[in-house]
Amino acid sequence: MPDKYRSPPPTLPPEQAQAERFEKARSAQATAVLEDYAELISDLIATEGEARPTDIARRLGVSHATAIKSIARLKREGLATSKLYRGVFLTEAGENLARRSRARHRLVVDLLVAIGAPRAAAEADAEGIEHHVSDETLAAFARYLNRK
Amino acid sequence: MPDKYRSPPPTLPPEQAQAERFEKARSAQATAVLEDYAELISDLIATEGEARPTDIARRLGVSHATAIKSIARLKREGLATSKLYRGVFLTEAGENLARRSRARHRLVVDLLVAIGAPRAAAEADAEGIEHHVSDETLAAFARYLNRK
DNA sequence: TTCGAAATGTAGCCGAGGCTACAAATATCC
DNA sequence: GGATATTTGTAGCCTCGGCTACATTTCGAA
Ligand SMILES: [Mn+2]
Ligand SMILES: [Mn+2]
Ligand SMILES: [Mn+2]
Ligand SMILES: [Mn+2]
Repeated sequence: MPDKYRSPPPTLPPEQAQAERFEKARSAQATAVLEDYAELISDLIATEGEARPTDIARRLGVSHATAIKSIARLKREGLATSKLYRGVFLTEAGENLARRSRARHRLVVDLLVAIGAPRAAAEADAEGIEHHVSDETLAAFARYLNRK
Repeated sequence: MPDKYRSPPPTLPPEQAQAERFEKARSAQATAVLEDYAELISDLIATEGEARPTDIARRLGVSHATAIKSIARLKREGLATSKLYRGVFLTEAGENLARRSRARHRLVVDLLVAIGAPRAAAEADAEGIEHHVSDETLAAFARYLNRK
């Protein structure tokens, strides 16, 4: 089969490739809140025995009304449940998200520190960066930290 | 002056420190769109001679109506100007933002690649990560790349 | 020069995630 | 047990950044 009949290489026009990168960043942003809540709820249950909306709100630095609305979204998406005045619980899917998010969060902090960022900056920046690190990049982080 | 009369160390309660990290991430997110637009408009003017709303929209993967609305925000915040049917231009402040954003974007991609992330993943992830890298962390990135 | 295509702008809708203010339920303390 | 404080929930508002649909302006080609 001569070259002229082969399908073209899957190299997207650079314009479209750029649009896809922006798309991906937007979609990562859309799940950032869910990841932060799942991670935090899991932490609160582990350390305090329960995750109450008021504590979640204080830790996040938002009003309790905002926290309750976001918790409603977690429930809507099947990540959490809650009984009236009984705190918030994670479903199996929520636990999984929390676990993955916590692991990624830690790896990001560790990598930033290993590169030479001040601890405080690393911890602050990781809170936003974590939501945009793909599995491939995360794997590279892990390899790098092991090598060191 | 005995220790007991010194003001306490500026070590915030960990709860409040966490809230501040989340707050910082939220505020970084609020400027992400401005940074992406500024960088893109600057690139378009450099490579195409002009930055038209339609081209901006296609590059970002959004509708032209969305692009126009975001451009309105850039104008509102003193970062851009535009004449009807004459494309978009950056103010001095806009140029500065574009320059800083582009430099940060490149450094982030370079660092991810240096760590061992696949090029495509590095470029995709950088589009989101860049908005959360503080000056201190950025400086650490630069030092690391120079050392190598 | 005219007319159709392309670009630009406007209007109106949506959901997410902020907020304040108020209402109701529960917990706590005397 | 009853008053008070805390927690939780609801209602209603805002901005941002998505979208579609439609109107208008400019451009380009016949
Ligand atoms: Mn996190
Ligand atoms: Mn986070
Ligand atoms: Mn960028
Ligand atoms: Mn970006």
